[in-house]
Amino acid sequence: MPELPEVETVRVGLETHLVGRVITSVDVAHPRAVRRHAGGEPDLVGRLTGKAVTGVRRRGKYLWIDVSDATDRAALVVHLGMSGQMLIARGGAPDHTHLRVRALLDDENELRFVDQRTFGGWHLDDYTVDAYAPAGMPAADVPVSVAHIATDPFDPAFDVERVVNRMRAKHSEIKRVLLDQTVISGVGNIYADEALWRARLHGARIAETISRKKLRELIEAVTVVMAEALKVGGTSFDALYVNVNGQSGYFERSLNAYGRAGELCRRCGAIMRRESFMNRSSFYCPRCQRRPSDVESRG
DNA sequence: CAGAGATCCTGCAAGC
DNA sequence: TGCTTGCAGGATCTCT
Repeated sequence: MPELPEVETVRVGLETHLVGRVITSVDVAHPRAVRRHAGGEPDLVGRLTGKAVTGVRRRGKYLWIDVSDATDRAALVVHLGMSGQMLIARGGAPDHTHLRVRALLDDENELRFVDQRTFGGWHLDDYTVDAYAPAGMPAADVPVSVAHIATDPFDPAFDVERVVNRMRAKHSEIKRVLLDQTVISGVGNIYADEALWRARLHGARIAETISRKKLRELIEAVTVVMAEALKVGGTSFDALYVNVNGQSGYFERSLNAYGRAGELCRRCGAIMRRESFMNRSSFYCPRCQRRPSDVESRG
């Protein structure tokens, strides 16, 4: 599933292929892919057509393509959801099975949005002032629909102490807090489990009961885990096909927690467990990552 | 208002 | 063999 490292890999690829290009036409193959665009499909197509790409940016798992013409500028906001892919294909190449949106470019290539499970989509948005811009730095702009998303650990404006403060204010399980994109962005189920394992924290621990020091360790773990994934994700990048969906080394990545139920903890040798949580799976080591009740009983 | 849980969606895999 | 059921999960909506 695309989390920050996968989305960043896509962003870099899109930047290479799209900046300077003009979108000559847009075709929506599945209306659900543009459901978040307020003005509806015709508005999206009309406003996007003829615009040039000036940049590709990202915050957390949100990606946006800056587009403009002589009189109008906007952000084409892209969320990959669970299975979204942004592909650059030769014009006229056979359609992909789950093609949702196609944008023709002025270099005879096509930008394609392919998404099996249709949780992702495109919408065109205006900009607003970035509330996360640090004082003294020029106030960057962000798409209105991304303004509520917190910075991610790779953002120059990322502020560890601010995140620790927000976590400490939460009477909620720490894994839920890690997945809350308004606290820290970019983390999904897989890297949440990896970071919790690395920081030796059980996901059910209540955030406000965890020490500031431990929360800093957790944020550091998130950063390291995602940085390592990004390193791998960036290597097998095909020149023509911008592939998101994990194929770029995703499964070759060595995971220490996610998917390892029944296997031995690589740190202590205990048998890893799987639990259901928030309608999804959580993987952890019962010895390294003590359940809240165990922690409390020890004082 | 904050937190918890349901919901959307499709393809694959497991089980009867 | 063929059907049903469960599972995967990011973001948003609804309910408490």
